[in-house]
Amino acid sequence: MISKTYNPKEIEDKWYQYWTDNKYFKSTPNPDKEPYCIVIPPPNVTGVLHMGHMLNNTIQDVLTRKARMEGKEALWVPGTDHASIATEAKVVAMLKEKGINKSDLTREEFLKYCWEWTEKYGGIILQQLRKLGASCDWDRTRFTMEPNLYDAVIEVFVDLYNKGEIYRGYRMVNWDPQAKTTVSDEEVIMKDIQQKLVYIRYDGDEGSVTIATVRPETIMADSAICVNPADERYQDLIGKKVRIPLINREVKIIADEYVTVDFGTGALKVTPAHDQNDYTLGQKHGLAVIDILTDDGKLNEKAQILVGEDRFVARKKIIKMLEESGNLVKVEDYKSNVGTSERTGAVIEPKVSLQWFMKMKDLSEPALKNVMDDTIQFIPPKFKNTYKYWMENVRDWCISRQLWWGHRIPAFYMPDGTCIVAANKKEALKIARNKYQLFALSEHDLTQDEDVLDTWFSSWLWPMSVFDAFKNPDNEDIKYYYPTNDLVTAPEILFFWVARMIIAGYEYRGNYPFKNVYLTGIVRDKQGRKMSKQLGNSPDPLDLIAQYGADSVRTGMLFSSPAGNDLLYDEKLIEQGRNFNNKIWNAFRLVEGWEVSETIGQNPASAKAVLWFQSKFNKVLAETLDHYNKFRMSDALMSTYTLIWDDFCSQYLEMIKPAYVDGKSLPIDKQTYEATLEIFDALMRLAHPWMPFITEEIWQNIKTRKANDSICIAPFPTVGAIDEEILGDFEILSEIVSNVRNTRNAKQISPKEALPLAIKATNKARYEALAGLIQKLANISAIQYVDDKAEGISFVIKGDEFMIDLGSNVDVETEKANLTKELDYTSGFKKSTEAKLSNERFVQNAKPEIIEKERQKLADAEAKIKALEEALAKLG
RNA sequence: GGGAGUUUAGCUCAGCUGGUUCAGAGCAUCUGCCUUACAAGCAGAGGGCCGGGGGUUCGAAUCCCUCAACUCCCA
Repeated sequence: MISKTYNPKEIEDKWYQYWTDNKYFKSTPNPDKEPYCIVIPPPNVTGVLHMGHMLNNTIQDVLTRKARMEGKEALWVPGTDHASIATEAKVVAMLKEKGINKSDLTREEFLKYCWEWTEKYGGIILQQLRKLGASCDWDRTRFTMEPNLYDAVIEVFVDLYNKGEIYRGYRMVNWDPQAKTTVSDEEVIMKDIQQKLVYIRYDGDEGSVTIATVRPETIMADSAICVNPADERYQDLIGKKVRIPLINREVKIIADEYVTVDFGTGALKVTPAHDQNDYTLGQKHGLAVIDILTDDGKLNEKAQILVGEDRFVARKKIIKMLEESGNLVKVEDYKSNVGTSERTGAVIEPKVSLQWFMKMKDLSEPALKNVMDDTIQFIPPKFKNTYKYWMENVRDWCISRQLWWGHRIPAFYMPDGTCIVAANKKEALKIARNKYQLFALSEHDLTQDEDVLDTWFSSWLWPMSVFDAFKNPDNEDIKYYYPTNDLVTAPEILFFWVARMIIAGYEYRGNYPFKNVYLTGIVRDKQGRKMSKQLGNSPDPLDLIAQYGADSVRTGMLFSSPAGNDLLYDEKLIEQGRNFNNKIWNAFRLVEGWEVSETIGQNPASAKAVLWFQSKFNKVLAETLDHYNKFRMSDALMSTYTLIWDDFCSQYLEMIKPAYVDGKSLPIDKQTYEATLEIFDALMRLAHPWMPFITEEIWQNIKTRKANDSICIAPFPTVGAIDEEILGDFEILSEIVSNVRNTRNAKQISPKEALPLAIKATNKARYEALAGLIQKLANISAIQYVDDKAEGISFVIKGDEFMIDLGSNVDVETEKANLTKELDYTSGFKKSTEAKLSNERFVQNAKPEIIEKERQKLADAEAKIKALEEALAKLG
């Protein structure tokens, strides 16, 4: 006999190996089948599996496995992302530990280290996904820096440049002084920070003005003071000059409606080099841009004072200096939002610099339209709102990064600085010669741009580039699998990634990259905190899998994961998953252990039970499919969970379980046994997408399978006939059984003690058909049909009365009280129904089926009241 | 400051276009059981003025208004 508790460790590796050996996850275009495709959101090459990945990838696997079983040509493409800034930061840190500075290395040397790092750690996360049971086609594993994908990025850059969609220009960007690179708007995290609002007086020959700023260290970069033209306080000063304290440079006082009259003093220092809004204001008024900061956030010689000091040190020091010079008016506490780098945490420095940009306005139009009209469906749809807002207010995308690890910008500069964009130096040289007639020019005269492209500039092509759609636009793969079906990802990267993939999809394939976008929530701990390494509140997924098994973790994660809503992780959920596995395991042990008799005939009760369960199965299956179609993953899982646990284990198996005589199970008839195995088979196929390992193990044990067969490729169940009558009968059966059990419980009678049941029914035949099952499930010694009264405790179902004779065990007063209570409730209910039906406006306005329903309720209530009154009368 | 979302049992959540035998599920709690597949189990039970207030309606958890709290996005 197999072990009493399910031990996932023993089987998981075995089956995964079996699946991959047999290439069940491999997919190639097959015109006879409908394609189903998901591309994985490529995890960082340096990353390790965390709980968010577990959730996300389990959902993708469930969808893929189900599609595969449904006979679709299912493909889940795996891969990793080079993660420019994150990886480079890690490699820099690793080198630093070895005592090597990045600045001491050539670009080529540094990249060699990056590739080494990638080879060493790049595969880890994909290996971890295998532990989870992920059914990816591993032969198709892609990496955003591999040659074909690299070339695709370069090709797209050149193409968009030639179309005029990419340009180079001075713009204010978010500068990360620690990583010494720009970061995109989306990579800036705003934080509320307690600051000091410093009031500084600027003196002039014709008056003085006081401004308020949180950045006093930038006064040396001021180009003007600005006031609102309507502000009466400053009318006289407009056009006059004042001197910047400490350095005594003169700046003009200008007027612009941009300035808020009631903020601070109503006078604003304008520092175009170090503030986005000031930059815009400066452009409007033709002000000088004076950059006083170095790339790593220190004051440079243009500041004249505090040169070489860090910006924050300088801030403190200058307040003291202003105090000494007498220009400090006052200092107030002030809370404001400060941008910080998502990668390094450093406070972002707005900085004017020469960068590459992509125009977003025109390109994003189809991407907006097709989401808003549900051509691409967001699940849940509430994310359409944020998407719309972002797309309508989209700004040009700064795509250059001052890093080495990534796709190097294919721009080449001639000695005079002229820029040529081409796929490579050779092409660039050709252009130089043709366009500029510089035939003497050689490759040596061209220098390539030092910067690389934003990581998202490669991942936005992912659904196409994994199929080599750029190198070979008409290949079979891209024609067959694109557009893909579902994308499963986190809302956090809706703009970073999803929106841009949609843009790229329309630009390069004229079609959406995926039909549905399922947005998962964030995995949080019980206190609602986001799981993170820093907090140490995230369990290691591999430990969990080792402890509970992959199927338990998968189901545990999905028990409570509404789309787009955060998931509050609790290990209890994983435990519940494990218990479910164990339940299935033991159900199989029970069935497997039965002795089968070829000779005994099928018990009518068992025959009925089989019919019932088949209907029940189909009904629940239909509901489950509906949940799947609506991407209600938790609900779909819960339907399967209760079908297996409650309906199959608690009900069905108890119904057909052979009797026990003398501590030994009697044999089961062959017919029921075979039917049960069929049911078990179907249940395993239904559950397989959720729990691939245990279902494979059991499925393989249900009967001898063909060589190289697997549940992975077995057909997913389809909805068959549903007999509502038998479902209704079994509802009543279960009510009777639980009433008897309740009575037992209340009277402290052992479930082992068989009791007699008397039924006073209008439709005797209905109960006769169920008699065997009633006796078995409720442990009834004998059923007697009566026309009138019978002794014992009674309960009423649908106007029929049931009586259990407990002999002297009955406390008449308690019984009376119970029956009276129920009678009161039913009478009250009847009254409200009558009131409704006698309300003319109700009868006039309500839909006919609603009224019919009310009539039925009334009739049921009346029958019940009658039966209850009779029961009470009997008690005297 | 602008926008979106959430608020239903102790917890996490379902409740579609209004119909009340719909206030539901899972978990947790409580009671009784080592019943011979499973104590990772079995059989039961309790628990909620559906955030507050107002309105529309014959009828509202479900629609409208308003207030409050929380969350997220953007500035």
